[in-house]
Amino acid sequence: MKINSFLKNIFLFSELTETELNNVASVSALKRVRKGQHVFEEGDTATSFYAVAHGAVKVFKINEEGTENILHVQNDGDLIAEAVLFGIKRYPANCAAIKDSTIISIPKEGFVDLILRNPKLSIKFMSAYSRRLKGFVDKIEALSNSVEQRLSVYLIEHSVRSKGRQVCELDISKKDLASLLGTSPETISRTLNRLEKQDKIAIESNKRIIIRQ
Amino acid sequence: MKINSFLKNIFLFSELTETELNNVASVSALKRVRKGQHVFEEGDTATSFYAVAHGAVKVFKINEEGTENILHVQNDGDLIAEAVLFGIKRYPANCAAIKDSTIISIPKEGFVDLILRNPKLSIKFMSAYSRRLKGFVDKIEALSNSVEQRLSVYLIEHSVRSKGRQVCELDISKKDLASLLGTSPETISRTLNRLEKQDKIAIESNKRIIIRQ
DNA sequence: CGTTGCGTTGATCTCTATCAAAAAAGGTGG
DNA sequence: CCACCTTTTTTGATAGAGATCAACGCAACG
Repeated sequence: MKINSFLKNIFLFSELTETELNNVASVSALKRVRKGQHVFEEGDTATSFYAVAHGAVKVFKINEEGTENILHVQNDGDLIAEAVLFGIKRYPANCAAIKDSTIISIPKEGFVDLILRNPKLSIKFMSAYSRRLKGFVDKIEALSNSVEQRLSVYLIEHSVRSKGRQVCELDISKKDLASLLGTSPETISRTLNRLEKQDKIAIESNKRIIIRQ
Repeated sequence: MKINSFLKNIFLFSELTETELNNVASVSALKRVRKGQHVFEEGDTATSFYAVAHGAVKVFKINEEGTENILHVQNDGDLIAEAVLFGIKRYPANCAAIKDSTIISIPKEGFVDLILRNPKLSIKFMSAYSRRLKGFVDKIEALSNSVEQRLSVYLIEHSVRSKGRQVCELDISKKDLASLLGTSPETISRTLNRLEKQDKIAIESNKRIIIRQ
């Protein structure tokens, strides 16, 4: 079974026995989603939660004016909409792929029982929750800072040291980046230029930014 | 034991047997905090989590400029800092009473074991988490709306029908309300006046607002 | 190549923060 | 209950960050 190998890489399931893993795998489904394609939409009846096997998805809301607001981006191994297990009847937000991705859909049916039989699983769930919660707290706090600060933090947190330089490869579109940081594409563009003028960054290409010192 | 009666009113503990309740109670402590007094501060070593027995507390961050940013307000029966149970070593935010309150402090020591022995407890924890998470999602989304909209939502959500009128009793200071809604007291004041001019509300007194139709 | 969506640039506008100061409300002690 | 002090709230004036609108260049793609 192919799903099994994916499941093993997901932190949540690392405590399960082979048999349990098989049980989960037998009811789960691998799903390929192309960039831009939706996984679920706000208000849909929630029967499954998901895990990202490979790729990246955005979880977002759309307000009355039609503006998209990205809550978070989930990458390899991350869970999506696990709140489904705890009473939520409809998805509270939208989810769509921002790269071609492979995701695993796991029906909630029967999963609560699995948790009840595997208390350690619940601890894992909760630590995943804690992290998510922490992320949201940081995000709420960040929203009181300026766009320049939020963008700087994003660039630094998504950069890696390479050949003595601190490099940030932008793996999401600037439109999505704007939405994630709660601003507009225009402001992102202008702020990047400003940061470059201040010699804080160097824009090497559209998708690659060097962070100075 | 006085703590026992408080514990029973907390959703989280409603599934425990009398013995377990006693066990929790025996290591817990009732704590009275006066309005304004701190429960814990960001960065403090986290050894306990809390439940509000009676009163209200605010959980907040303070940014570099010293501005206070309220994440959420917790009332009777709500948990505080339960993330302590799942690996967090230091409190990630501050907590202070906004009314004279009684809170229960529960040492994390031994509590994880209790969860492992009571899987249902973990489900309760997780549903509490879900709610918190949902609250944060709403808050992040709301921050992209105008202050007028955020304030309107707050007023409506905190109002009750009474004698044929929809009444909102403000039980927190406008300063705190401003911080909770991510704005300034001045803007709250002005926005309330604007809403009244638009006949959307009637300001009956400093602490009581009538919502029109 | 035309089309379509993304990114940049320019110009403008408005919401909201901020500063300052007065007014109102709460507490406290006599 | 009053006088006094502190904190909160309101009001006014001002400035600035960032949204929005519009237009254009650009790359991807059928």
